[in-house]
Amino acid sequence: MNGGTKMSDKNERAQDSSPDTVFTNYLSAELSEYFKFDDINEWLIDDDIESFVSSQEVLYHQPNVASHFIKGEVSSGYQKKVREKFSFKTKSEVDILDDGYKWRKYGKKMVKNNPNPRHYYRCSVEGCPVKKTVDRDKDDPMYVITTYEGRHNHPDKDHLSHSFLVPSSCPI
DNA sequence: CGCGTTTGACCTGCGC
DNA sequence: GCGCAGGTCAAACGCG
Repeated sequence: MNGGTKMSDKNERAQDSSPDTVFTNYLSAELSEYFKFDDINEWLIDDDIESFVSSQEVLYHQPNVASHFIKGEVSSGYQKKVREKFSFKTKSEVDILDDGYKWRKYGKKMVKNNPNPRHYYRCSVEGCPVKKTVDRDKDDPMYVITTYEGRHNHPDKDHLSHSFLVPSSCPI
């Protein structure tokens, strides 16, 4: 797992430099594992991931809700087709967290090595290419892993989107 | 009736 | 080429 080695280096630096020690350390511990569910060798972590992460509001104002914001970028093979993915690991009892956008569920699938199903959503705004998947952490069902793919080409529906779930600097 | 969810079938990419 | 796993489609269904 070459990517894992690369990431652990970064994680150490993240731990050293992050002002938000507790949650960034948690993120560091979970990051490699999380990235396994895509091809880790395809993931390119932002060079400034540690400062990027530490600059985010990783702990939100909702009781029992703590989120970690991960930026990931995957390059899909030789076609140079780059997909952007943004992931949140959120401690929450509910699967569906209101991020201000309206989502339409289009699929559910059991995934390997996880007893919990993965849920597939796409933005219900016509023409918007954004999709997201929602998984429960297989090791800690208290946590929900939400992965966004793409960018919205329209404003959020009611300006709620960045109220608590999504950091204000999140590009989606 | 319109919209969202459910769910089995189908499609696609990838490793062997 | 085959099989597996992940992702998507679309018809049926439920709900307000």
